[in-house]
Amino acid sequence: MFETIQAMAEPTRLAILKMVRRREMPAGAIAEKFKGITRPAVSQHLRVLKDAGLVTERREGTRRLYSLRPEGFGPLKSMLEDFWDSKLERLKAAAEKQRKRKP
Amino acid sequence: MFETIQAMAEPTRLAILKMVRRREMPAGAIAEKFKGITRPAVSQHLRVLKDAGLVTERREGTRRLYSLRPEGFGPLKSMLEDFWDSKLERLKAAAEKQRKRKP
DNA sequence: ACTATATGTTAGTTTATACTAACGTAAGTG
DNA sequence: CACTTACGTTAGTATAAACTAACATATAGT
Repeated sequence: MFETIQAMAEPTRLAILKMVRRREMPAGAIAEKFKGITRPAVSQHLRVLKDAGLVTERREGTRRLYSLRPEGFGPLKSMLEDFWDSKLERLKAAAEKQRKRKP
Repeated sequence: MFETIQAMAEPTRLAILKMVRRREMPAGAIAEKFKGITRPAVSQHLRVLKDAGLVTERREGTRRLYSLRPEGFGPLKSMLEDFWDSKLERLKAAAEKQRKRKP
């Protein structure tokens, strides 16, 4: 799950994830969207994302089509929900304190 | 929101977030939990987390108590839900394809 | 078989990030 | 006021991550 966070923690990679969210895209088309960044660099980022299980690769002839792999975000998502829930827990704890003060 | 991800993308910092999830903890107690990592290093990590809005600092005498700030995870959380939803969107798209094939 | 297209891989370098050591600060204690 | 406790801050260094340039591979077309 930490691998997930690390994979997302890079501007280019996060941008790629948003790009392939709806439609699958060939590596070349992804690379073209970035200026000031070479194609090999993008290719390396794609590998990181793939290794982290955040995208899938499908080969079609000479091209490789990438698309988002939502399941890959599952563990991180539930950790975040856990963090989020502590908001409610605090409210409950605060209410408890109040109740004790004025019994 | 990218700041959020970056802040989480370091093992020590992620561990800190889990530590202060339920109860607030003084900086010293947090630092003690890590071996092979100096107190100043932990202090720096705490600052990164605070700047990212993921923890809050409360001073009590000479001590500084840190606790999780769940709201800080909001934007990332919704982005992740967005990613997650694309799972359903794909299922829908696939169903649509099926429907067309056998009208 | 040869050439073009689309892409990945590797070694080496640059750049960003984390760490350490030394110092600074602010509140409490005698 | 001197001393201690509990921290934070900074400058410099070490480490990890990303980038580039050159090379490799695999498919498709002629």
